[in-house]
Amino acid sequence: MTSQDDRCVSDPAGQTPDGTQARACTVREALDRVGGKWSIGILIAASTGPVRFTELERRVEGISRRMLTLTLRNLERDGLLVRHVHPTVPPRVEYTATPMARELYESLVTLTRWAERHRESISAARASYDREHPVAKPTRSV
Amino acid sequence: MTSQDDRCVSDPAGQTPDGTQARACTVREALDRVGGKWSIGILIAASTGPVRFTELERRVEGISRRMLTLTLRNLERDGLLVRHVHPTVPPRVEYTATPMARELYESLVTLTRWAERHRESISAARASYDREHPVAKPTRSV
DNA sequence: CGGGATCCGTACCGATACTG
DNA sequence: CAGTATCGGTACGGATCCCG
Repeated sequence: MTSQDDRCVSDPAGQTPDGTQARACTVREALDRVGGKWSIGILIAASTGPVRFTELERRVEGISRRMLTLTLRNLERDGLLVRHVHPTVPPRVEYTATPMARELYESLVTLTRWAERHRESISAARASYDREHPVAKPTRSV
Repeated sequence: MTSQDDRCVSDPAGQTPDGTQARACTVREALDRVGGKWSIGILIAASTGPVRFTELERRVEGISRRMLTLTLRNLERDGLLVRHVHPTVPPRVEYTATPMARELYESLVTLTRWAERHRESISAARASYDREHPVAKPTRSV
């Protein structure tokens, strides 16, 4: 199979059976597509213009080839990215964010800046929480 | 153990060993905290004011008790939510978004609206992609 | 260069049952 | 009411090897 093990966070219909919480479910959809571990980085990189596969690999840095390919394909599938293959001798593939994705890009930047601003506060909150809420290890030392 | 199986997307240090892609990594941090399946819904609900546990359960609807508790705890740990316990006979616990989380709230709404606007486009893109890219099943029919 | 396929660990998430 | 503990499924993500 091709991508049978990683079908990402695809839902069969993308609809709530009830419809009551349709809004929240939509948010989930959006974040499920974008909330992947690497989606944001790729989306941001591809929003500034056509980016090559290898370039993406360098820009995102921590990403593996596999995840890059997978995320790329999912993003393309959702119409957030366009894949352009140049029929040259060394294969040259470029990814470009669609207008739809560019709209999202603004929110992404906002999110990014928010994270940058509060990164320390979050770490601090975490540390203090962990200090006040020990794991209560039942593992008595011998 | 308490929450040993689900330590969520916590990183040991929250720092890049290199520092080169610190920005993208920060985005990941943010989305890892917020990108949970239910974080957004809870965050949104808690941003409008103090919300009780049960109320949250109803507002988010699809969430299980377990995930509600877990997400709540993680959010609280990161300093995005404040937990207030009223020492009454029937326990009354209220969660409130911190100012930091409220800043994020705006971005969340933007994301939500984006998702609502393009939900159909995404579904369409998906359908057409799947149509053009069959799974190429090697399962020959008998 | 730009992927695809496979192996495999782990994180996430849900269902259920029990508690103060 | 507001959790906590345990079981188990599955999606996610990484490493490695192979291919046009």
